[in-house]
Amino acid sequence: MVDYPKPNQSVDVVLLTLHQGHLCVLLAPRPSESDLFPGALALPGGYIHTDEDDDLLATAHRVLRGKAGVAVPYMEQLYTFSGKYRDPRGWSTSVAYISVVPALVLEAVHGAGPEAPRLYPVETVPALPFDHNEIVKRAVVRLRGKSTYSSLPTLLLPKMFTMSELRTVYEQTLGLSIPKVTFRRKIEALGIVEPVCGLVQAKGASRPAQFYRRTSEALMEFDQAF
Amino acid sequence: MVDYPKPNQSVDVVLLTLHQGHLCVLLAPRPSESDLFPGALALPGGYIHTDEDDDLLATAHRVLRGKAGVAVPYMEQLYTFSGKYRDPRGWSTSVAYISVVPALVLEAVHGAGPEAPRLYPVETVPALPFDHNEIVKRAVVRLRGKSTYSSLPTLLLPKMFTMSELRTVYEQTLGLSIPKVTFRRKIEALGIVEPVCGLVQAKGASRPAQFYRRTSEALMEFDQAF
DNA sequence: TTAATAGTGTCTGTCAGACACTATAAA
DNA sequence: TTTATAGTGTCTGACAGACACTATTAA
Repeated sequence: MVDYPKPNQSVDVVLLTLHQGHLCVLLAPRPSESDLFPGALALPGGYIHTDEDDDLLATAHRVLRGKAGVAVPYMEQLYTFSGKYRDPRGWSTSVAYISVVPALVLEAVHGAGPEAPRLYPVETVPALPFDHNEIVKRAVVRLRGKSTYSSLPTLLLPKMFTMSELRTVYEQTLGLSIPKVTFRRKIEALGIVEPVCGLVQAKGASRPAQFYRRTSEALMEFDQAF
Repeated sequence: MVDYPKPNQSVDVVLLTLHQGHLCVLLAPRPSESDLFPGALALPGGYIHTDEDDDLLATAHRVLRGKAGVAVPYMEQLYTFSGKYRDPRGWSTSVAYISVVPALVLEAVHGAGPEAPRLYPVETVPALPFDHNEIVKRAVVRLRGKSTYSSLPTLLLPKMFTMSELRTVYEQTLGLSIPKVTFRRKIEALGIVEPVCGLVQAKGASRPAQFYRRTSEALMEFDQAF
């Protein structure tokens, strides 16, 4: 029986958020002391710290805290990428995680010097090292897919939002337009949001909109498509 | 910067099939020369062979060929299990794959000595080492979930089958009863199967049923639930 | 009063599901 | 002719989506 060398094993995080009306992904320059692609834009990632991480989910959270300084409420395993050739250093695996957060959480991060992580619209992500472009693509597909049958898109919004904002987010992530009335009825039937008593958003010269909030912090799944 | 030890990294395969009307999983006794749980029933699994495996999917196929002697057409990544405590030897990850095959492929395997792999109904899987029970559970959830919006359950059937058999499989994997007419109309609208001209199944004292086959070997996804 | 967006009442076409029917074989 | 299962025609209720309406604020 041959003793095979262990492949390198890393964790990469795809953090998705809304920024200026676009779905964006967080990219950070690789550390300048890195042995491969130093300074190049890439997904925040890192190795497992067997002493402090209880599992890969913990690794993902720690990596994101370290590279972007953000603690996120929602993190989900996306896929494990693997192969002989995805990393020039040899056989490797990367367990990718996806996080979906409202824009506000990152306001502090964005625009803090050239070394800081920044947001890039998913439609125009630059060329990334390894198979990171493929990872981003799969993350977006996952978000779009889950949007048809879950409350995942609500995580892109802040604590309170209007029905219009909610509809816009669903339309953006799904890439289709949903009739106003249909959307409202569906959302009300599903019960994924509840009105915040008495609070409304007055925006410009128009009737103010009712504020809503998620009924549950947890992800909710339903089975009919929009 | 500390240099962390690499966790152990294995691949486990959950092979699901129909056997005597029940959804079953393939379990094999661990090799008697194993350093941990020798002889215990477990999911077929193994380590990455960096010289022969191009990626983890290849590892999964090789493992299944080696442990059960079967080459399967359908294999899909399920989830990556990880943690400090899932393996008593220390920090480890296991990338689980799921395979869905018709019963016939395994007829040869089943019942060939005490060392051979065998099929166990998913409802009554014995206690397994590591977190293998959890892995099996997640595999079944995945199959059930995908059944609501894909042609995955057709992979549990042989090349040819009747509409009734197809409906029974969907009912079994989904755990609900689907009205005969509704099911037929849906399936015909989706176009995931086509009638095999002239061929019918005569079974007992009743009208023979039209044979159908998959229109495509690939998995087909649709968006309405049953 | 106008502009602009929020939210509602009502109709219509589509489709899931119920039900009752016809079809086709063996015994 | 009976039994058993395959497969079809038709009705009904639920609901998605269209459309036109009312509501509520600032300018």
